[in-house]
Amino acid sequence: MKLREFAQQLGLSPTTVSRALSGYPEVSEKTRKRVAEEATRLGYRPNINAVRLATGRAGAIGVVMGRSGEFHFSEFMGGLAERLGTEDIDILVSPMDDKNPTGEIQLYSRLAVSGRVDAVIVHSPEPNDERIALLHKLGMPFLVHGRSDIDVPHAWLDIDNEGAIRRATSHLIDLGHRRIAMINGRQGRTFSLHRDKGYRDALQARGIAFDPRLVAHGNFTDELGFRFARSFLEQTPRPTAFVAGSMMTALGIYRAARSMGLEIGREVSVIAHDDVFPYLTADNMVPSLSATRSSMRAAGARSADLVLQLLSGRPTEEVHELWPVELILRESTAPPQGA
Amino acid sequence: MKLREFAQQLGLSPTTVSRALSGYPEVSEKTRKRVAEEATRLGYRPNINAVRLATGRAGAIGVVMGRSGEFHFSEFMGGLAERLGTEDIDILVSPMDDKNPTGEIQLYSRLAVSGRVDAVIVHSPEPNDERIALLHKLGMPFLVHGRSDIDVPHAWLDIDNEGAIRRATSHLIDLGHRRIAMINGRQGRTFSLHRDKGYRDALQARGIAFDPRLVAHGNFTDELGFRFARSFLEQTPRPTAFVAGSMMTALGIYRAARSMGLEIGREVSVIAHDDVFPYLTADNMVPSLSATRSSMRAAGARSADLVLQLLSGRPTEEVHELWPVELILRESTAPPQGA
DNA sequence: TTGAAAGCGATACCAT
DNA sequence: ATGGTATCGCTTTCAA
Repeated sequence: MKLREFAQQLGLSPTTVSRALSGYPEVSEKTRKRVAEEATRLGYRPNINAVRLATGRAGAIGVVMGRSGEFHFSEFMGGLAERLGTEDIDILVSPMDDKNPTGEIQLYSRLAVSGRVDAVIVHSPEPNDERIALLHKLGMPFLVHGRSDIDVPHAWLDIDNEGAIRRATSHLIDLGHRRIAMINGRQGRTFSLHRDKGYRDALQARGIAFDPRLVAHGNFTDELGFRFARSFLEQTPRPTAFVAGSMMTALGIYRAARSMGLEIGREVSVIAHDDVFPYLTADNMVPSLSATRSSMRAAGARSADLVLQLLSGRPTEEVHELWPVELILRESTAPPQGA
Repeated sequence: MKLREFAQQLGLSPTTVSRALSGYPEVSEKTRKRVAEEATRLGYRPNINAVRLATGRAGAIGVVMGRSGEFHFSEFMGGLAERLGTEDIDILVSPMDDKNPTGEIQLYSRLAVSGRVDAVIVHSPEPNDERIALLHKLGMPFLVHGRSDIDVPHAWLDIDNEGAIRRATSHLIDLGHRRIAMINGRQGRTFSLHRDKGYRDALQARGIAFDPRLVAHGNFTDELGFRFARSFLEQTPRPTAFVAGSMMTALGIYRAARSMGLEIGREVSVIAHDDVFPYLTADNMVPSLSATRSSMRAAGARSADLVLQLLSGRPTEEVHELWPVELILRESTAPPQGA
């Protein structure tokens, strides 16, 4: 059913009906109520594409999904969707070919120019991120999940990666650890750099020399956690503690230690960063895993809020949010043996 | 830039330009080429919402995401996006409130009636699935990822869950296991029922009595894997083997066995279903995990194809695809002790 | 092979 | 508080 027919059935003009449904103030309460009721009864729904064309708003926000199967993606999306579900705003997922970074830039242009989204969320930014420059140039509102050093104003929501890892590392040092390995995220991402910094600062504050042979970078997979941990543990002297970038990395470290007959929480300490997943919890691991923790789902939900604010005119410069990260100590951390 | 302006710059009518860009046959090759080149040069892109309104097509397909943080969701989405990226079709993600099933039905109606998507993908169907009935009634094209017994024609793509679990169970029986526990997916989903059937049939074929105390249902989480495995392993006599519904479940079972001092691959055998994740691989577990395997990402990609076929008129009854599942034996399966 | 003009189904300005 | 109508930017029929 279209607006015209619906309006006719009510004996009203399309204009009034449209206004009633969109919550404009100049419609009488009585009319509004009747329109709303009849709309439900007769099943009238505005054609979304006509609305979009007429208003120039897409009623959707875009998220670009990397191919490298990040497992936190669905949690972030879940939060986003949860919050946006109450608004009448769609989430558009576009694929991005990690292997072809040029393609990504084209993708963002397409998203922006074609008018299918009102705003975009950018993930895993780099210090000098082309995407941010592009979106700014195109005048497309966007929120960065993470941060960038780029000299372009951008709204962002990030967790305090630096502080989290600094605290985690400091805690290990407090326990007496001196050889602390770090398995970080992909080289070049801002969050990896921040974590590197937190790690180095903690060491430096206690006069511990930074040893590049104890630091690795890569995707957050169980496999890399295992391989890096193995190779670190084969060094002499071996590290007595690990700082891990993700839950999956931690799984790999646990396996590596176990495969070498080392007991986690006694011979090897581990602190990982936990994005909080319903299907894999630090508390349930054996031994339970000490972790820096911040909910990815909450970040998704809050991102939705911030994008909405951006769209309703809140200035970019005001939209900066840095979340503190909890440090939760469990059984996987203890003083090094002999300490 | 709008079509009108662009056409003017070329000295052509909007009509011709539109036809040229949309690949209509009646445009001269020369004109088409020129239009295409200029479009790139001047950066002209049709306003997607005007196209949608004019054609009545949404240029998007909808996916409803459950809240319960399924970790395979992003893999499926990845496959979908990968395949749809080359078409000019968007993916719309809508949140669904698991706790409020009525809401889901409303959600599907909204999706269908508002015209924001041309088709929908339905996940984790039940034998008698309301959503399928609804979409059929509304005349909205849809693909079911999984199957349903409902008496309504529906296109589907599914893996052979029954066969996979039958083979897995049979293999364990062949090895000499008699007390085989099964940690299955959520009660009531078709795939869980199929897996139940595969399990029971395998037992029955070998004259082994079905013991309901060895079967559990629930979400695919590490935690449930652990808890169910613990409670099973505390029985006397305890099961000597497990069939697990997911990788996360398997992680939980590994932990449970380990926490009780039982060695996987010797005292306890495990076969899990593996949807193939980049961040957690059966081969890398210790001991490496025997698994029935089928790529979720491939299913996503193929789903995109099938939806496209549906949209280009292929009859629903023809779109049924049942994928065989590999059984890959690794170190987590062995004859029971003393056998 | 090309073009003119009538939709597509809403919104929002201008009247009343 | 309500209504008439131009408008959003493209597609598509019909005519040339």
